Amino acid sequence: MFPIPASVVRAGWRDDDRAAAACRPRGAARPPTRLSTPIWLIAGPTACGKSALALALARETDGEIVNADSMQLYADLRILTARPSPAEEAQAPHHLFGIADAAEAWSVGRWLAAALSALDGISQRGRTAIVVGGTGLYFRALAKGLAAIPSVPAMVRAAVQADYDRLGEAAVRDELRRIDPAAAQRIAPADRQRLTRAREVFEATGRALSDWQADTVPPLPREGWSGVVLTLHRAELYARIEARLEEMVASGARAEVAALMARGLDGRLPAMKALGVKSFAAEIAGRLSPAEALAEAKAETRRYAKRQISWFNHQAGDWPRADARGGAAAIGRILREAAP
RNA sequence: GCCUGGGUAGCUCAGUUGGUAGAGCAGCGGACUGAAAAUCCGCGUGUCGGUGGUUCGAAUCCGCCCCCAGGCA
Repeated sequence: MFPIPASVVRAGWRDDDRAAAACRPRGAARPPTRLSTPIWLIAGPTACGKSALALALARETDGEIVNADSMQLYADLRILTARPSPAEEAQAPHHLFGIADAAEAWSVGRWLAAALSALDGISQRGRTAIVVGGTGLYFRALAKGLAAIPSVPAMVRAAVQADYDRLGEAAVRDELRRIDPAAAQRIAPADRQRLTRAREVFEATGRALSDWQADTVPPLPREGWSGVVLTLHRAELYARIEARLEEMVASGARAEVAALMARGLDGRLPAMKALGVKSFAAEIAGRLSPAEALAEAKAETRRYAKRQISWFNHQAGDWPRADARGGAAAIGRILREAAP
């Protein structure tokens, strides 16, 4: 099923993202990095007011902000991804905002490596690090760790995808049952992304994804950080989401999407999956009316917020909660008290 | 005032020859280890406009009333 020469696999490993490799030597149970300054993690659903609070805290503590949002990483969609404006960025050092091109495909691993490196720099400067964002998986990687799996060569990924297209889910799942029964058991029906990921990891490394994951070590010691999850009543959150989408459109979100579409990038790239891209692109192409596109973007953002809430409820259930309207002082107090 | 259509889940609508209702969208809940703003799983009681009748049984047939749209006066 997989005649992939070992040389290809090894070549792929050499292509590993350098920063990731440097931060997490393959397979090694790397001892957690002890950083000497406070690290505050601020998570919460989209549009709840995280950025403003982070900025207020950064000013108050002379701290630096690190982005933990998978889409604000990319330079192309400043408006649509609600990235801090240049004026806001000027008020405190910002890291990992708009640093990637939409043509690049970043991942949790790549983000984690970059974030750890940013945290290291902030620590050396003796300042408070404020990590803000809505990407739950990124916070999980930072707080609980990410398995030290080498990146999978593009050829292996392509082969697995081709297999899935040719043989279908059932066959891929059967194969997975042999090589990684735990993963086959855990992955839901039709979850192509996880099914193919599990296959890719095995084909590239000869070791089951589940085994790799069992080895996960947190990159930071538990006493090295404190986190808070911002909350807001559902109705208010949704009202803010809708108002924000309208502001985005008023300040040029459509032109941003038009410019992105004009680049002719592969639609599977992460940046192309940013909320609103599909809807506004459909409007630009004349398939949706402006009102329909806006309504669709709002609905998708609401659903996303719901998914974020579910994630934080379970994955960060032990973090303290704070009302997003409570103000920076209150959040700061909670973060200081939450430090182990 | 008369005629014709319609009034069924938040919205748009299905509902075969009467057996107390079902799709899409919206909504809600959940999962989550390298695409995560991703990927995926689960959830449908609603005075079938009201009321009286026919019937063992009515969203479905009949009477009256109310509302909406269009047409005619």
